[in-house]
Amino acid sequence: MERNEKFLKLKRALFDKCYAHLNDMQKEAVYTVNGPLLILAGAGSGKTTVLVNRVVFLIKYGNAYYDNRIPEFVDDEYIFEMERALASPDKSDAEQMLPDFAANPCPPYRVLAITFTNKAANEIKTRLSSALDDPDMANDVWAGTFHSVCMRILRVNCEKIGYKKEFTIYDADDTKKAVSNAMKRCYLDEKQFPIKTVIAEISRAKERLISPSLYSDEYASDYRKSKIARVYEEYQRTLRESNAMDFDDIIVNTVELFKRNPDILDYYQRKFKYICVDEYQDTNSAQFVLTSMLAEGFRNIMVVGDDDQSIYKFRGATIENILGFDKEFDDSKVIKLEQNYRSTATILDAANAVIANNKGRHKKQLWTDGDVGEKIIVRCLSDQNIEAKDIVDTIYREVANGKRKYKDFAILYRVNSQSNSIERAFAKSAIPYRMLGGTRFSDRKEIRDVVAYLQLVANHNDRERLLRIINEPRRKIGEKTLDAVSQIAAEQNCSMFEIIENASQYTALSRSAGTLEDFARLIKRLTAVAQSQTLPDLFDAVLNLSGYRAMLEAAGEEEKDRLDNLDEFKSSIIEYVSKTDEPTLIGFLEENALVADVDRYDESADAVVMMTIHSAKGLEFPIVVIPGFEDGIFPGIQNIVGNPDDMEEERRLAYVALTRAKEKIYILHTKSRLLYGQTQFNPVSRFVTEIPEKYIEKEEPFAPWEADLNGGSRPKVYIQNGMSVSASKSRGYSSPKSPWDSPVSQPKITPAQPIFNKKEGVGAKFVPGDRVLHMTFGEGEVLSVRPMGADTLYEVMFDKVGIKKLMATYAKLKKI
DNA sequence: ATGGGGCTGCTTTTT
DNA sequence: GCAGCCCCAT
Repeated sequence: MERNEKFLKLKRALFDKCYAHLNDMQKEAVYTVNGPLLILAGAGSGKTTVLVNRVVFLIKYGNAYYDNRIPEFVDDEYIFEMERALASPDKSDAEQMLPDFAANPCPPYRVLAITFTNKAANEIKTRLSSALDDPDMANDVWAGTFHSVCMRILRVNCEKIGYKKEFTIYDADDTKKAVSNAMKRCYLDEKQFPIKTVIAEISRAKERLISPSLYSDEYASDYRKSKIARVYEEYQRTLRESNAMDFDDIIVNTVELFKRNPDILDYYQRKFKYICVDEYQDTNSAQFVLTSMLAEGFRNIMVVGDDDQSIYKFRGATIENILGFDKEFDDSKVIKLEQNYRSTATILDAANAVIANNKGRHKKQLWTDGDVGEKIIVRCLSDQNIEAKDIVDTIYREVANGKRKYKDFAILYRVNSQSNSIERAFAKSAIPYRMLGGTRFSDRKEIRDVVAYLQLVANHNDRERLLRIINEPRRKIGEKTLDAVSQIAAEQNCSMFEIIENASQYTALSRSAGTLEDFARLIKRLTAVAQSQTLPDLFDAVLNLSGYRAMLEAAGEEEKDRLDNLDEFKSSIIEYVSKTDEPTLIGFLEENALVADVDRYDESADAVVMMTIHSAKGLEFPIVVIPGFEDGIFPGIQNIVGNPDDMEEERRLAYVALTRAKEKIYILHTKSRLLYGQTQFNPVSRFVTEIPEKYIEKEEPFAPWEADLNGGSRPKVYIQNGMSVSASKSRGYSSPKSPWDSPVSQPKITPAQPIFNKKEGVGAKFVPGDRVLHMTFGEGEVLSVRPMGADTLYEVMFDKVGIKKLMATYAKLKKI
C-alpha cells in the first residue's frame, strides 16, 4: 500500500516537473482530460498553449495524471528509479519515464478541436505538429473551424438529408442575391424590408435552429415576421433546388443530419473521445447544440473562452453558452486562467478597471508578475486628419530612434471608415502599412465570375451561380428569358439548368432555345474537362471556351488588371493543387469558400498593421494605437442610446482593444471629426474615464503643425453635437460646400516628408532590377515598385509572358 | 440592353 | 465621403 501511494505521488511530481513551464492552473487544465471542463481564459493567459498541451497530453498519456491504477511493473526498484529521475537536474530523465504512466492514451483521430477562424485552426495544427514528434499524428487530429469540421461530416453524409455530394457553398454575397431574388418572388419591397434586416433575421433564426415552418408558426401573428417567414421559406427552397448551403446551413444541416440519423450521430459520438472548443464565448445556439450532441457520448468536452471578450453578439453569439456551461454540464470543472503573459501591469490594471464596470460576467482579475511598464498615453487632437498625422509622426519617431520596428505597431479602430484618413496619412509618408478588411481579392468581380463558372461545373443545379454568369460574357440571354426558365423550373420542380439543357422542348423558350442549349453544352463540355484534366487546365478551359478571356482582351488596356488578377487566381489554384494530396474541384471550391484572404497575409513583413478591434481579437502587438476613442464612436452612438447590454458589449470591445497591447498604448481622440460626411464633436470616451488617472499620461501631441492649422483662423462649423447627431436627419439640407467645410486642406509638405523621401515603398521586398520567380509566369525582372493602398504593386517584365502588374500580397514572388 | 449619373445608407464579421 | 444601386436615357 505504502508503495502504491508513493508511486502515485511520484508520478504526479514527475509530470509537474516536466510541465514546470506552465503555471498551476494551466497544468491543472492540461491534466484534467476526463469529464466536462470549462476554462475561463483571460486575455493573454496562454489559452492556446494550454489547448495544444492538453491535446498532446491526452494523445501521449491519456488520463495518466489522475489515474489511480498501479501498473504491474511497479516495484521498489522502479520507485527508486522515479525518485532519481525526480531529483535529477536533467529534465529529460523525468520525461523519459512519462510514457510508462500512460492511461488510455487517445489516438489522434479521436480528438476533435474546434476553433472559429482558420487562423486559429492553423496555429493549433502547426503547434501540434511541432509538439507531437510525428507530423502524421498531428494531421490526424480533427482540428478545424466549425464550418470545416461540419463540411467534412457533410461531404460524407449529406445524401442522408437530401443533398447531393457535390453541393456548393453560398457566401455572404451569393446569399444576398438569393435572398433578394426570393424577396422579389414574394413581392416584398426592399424599401420596406431592408435586405440587411431580412438576411439577419433569417440568419438569426437558423442560428437558433428554427426552420422556416417553425418560424412561420412562431410569428404567425406578427405581420412583418410572417412576411419574412415567406422569404425564409422561399430562400430555403431555392437553396435546396440549387443543391447549395449558406454558411449557417453548414452547421444547421449537420445538426439536422444527426437528429434524423441516430446511427450517424452515434458513430461520431463514439469516434470523438475528446472534444475541445476554442472561443466558446462566440458560439451560437446551433453550435452549442452541435457540440453538446457530439459530447454526449464520452462527455469529455473542454471549452475555452473568455466572457469578457465576447464581442459577437450582433451576429448571434450567445454569451449564455459560456456563462451557463457549468449548469448545462452539472459535473463540470471550472478552471480560471488569470495570469497574463502578454501585457504590462499598467495595461492590465487599466483593462481590469474598465471591464469591472460590466455586470454580467464571471469575475476575473488579470495579473502579471512582469513590469509595471509605461503609462497609457492619452492625446487630444483637433480633427481626424491631425490625428492621422500624429499617428504617422509617433510611429516615425519611435522607429527612427531605433527602438521599434514598423511591425510593432497596430492601429485598432472601431469602424472601418476611420481608416480613410489614417490610410491617406500613411500613403503620404514612407511608412509601410497593411490594412485588413478592405476589399478582398476573391470579392473582385472577375474572380467571382470565374469561380461561379467552376461552381456551376461542379454543381449544375447552382442557381445563383448560373444566373451570375449565363450572360457574362453577353450571350443575349436576357431577364425575360431567365424568368421564363425559372417559371418552368418551378413548375417542373427541377433546376434551371435542366430546363436550359432541353430548352427547345418548351414553346415559351423557343426564341432563345438555341443560345440556352449552347450554354448548357458549354457547361457540359467544361464538366468533361473537369473529369479528365487538371484543375489549372479546367481554369484555362473556362476562360477560353466561355469567351470570358476574349471579352476582357477585347476591352484592351481597361481590363488589363482583371486579366492579371485572373492569372493570379490561377496561381492560387496551382498552389492548391501542389499542396493537396488529392486535389479536386469540389475541394478547391470549398477551400475558396471557407478560407479568407486574410489568412494569406504575410505576417513577417515589417509594416504597421491597421484593422478593426473586432479583427484584432486573438492577436497581440507591442504597441497599440487606438484612434477615435470618443463617445459617439467608441462607444458608438447606437450603443449609447441603445440598451445597457449593448453598452456592456461595447465595453468588452474596449477591453479587447486594451489587452492587445504588450507594452504601450496610445489613446487618441479629437475635438472634431468628419465621419460619414458629418462633423461630430465628441467628448473623450467614457471608457477612457473609467481608467484610473494614475495609469494615464496626458500628453501634448507630437505634431508640430498642430498649432499652425488649428490655432488660427479656421472657422468652426457646428452642425450638431456629436452626441445627438442623426446622420439621416441632417441630410437633404446639407450645409453648402464652403472651403472650410471640406477636410483640412492637406499641406503639400508635411514635416515628415522631407525626412522620408520615398519613391519605393519602404516595406517592399524587391527593388527595380531584381530578378524574381513567379509560380505561373516564370522568371522576370522587376520594373517598378509602387506602394498601393495596403499593399505594394510590382510591375514585372517576365521573360515569357511580358509585363504584368502584381500585388505583393497575392503574387508570392521569390527573389532569384 | 447598357452605362452613367444621382440618391441613399452607413457599426462591428468569420465562415 | 464614398460605395453601391436604381433608374432613366441612349
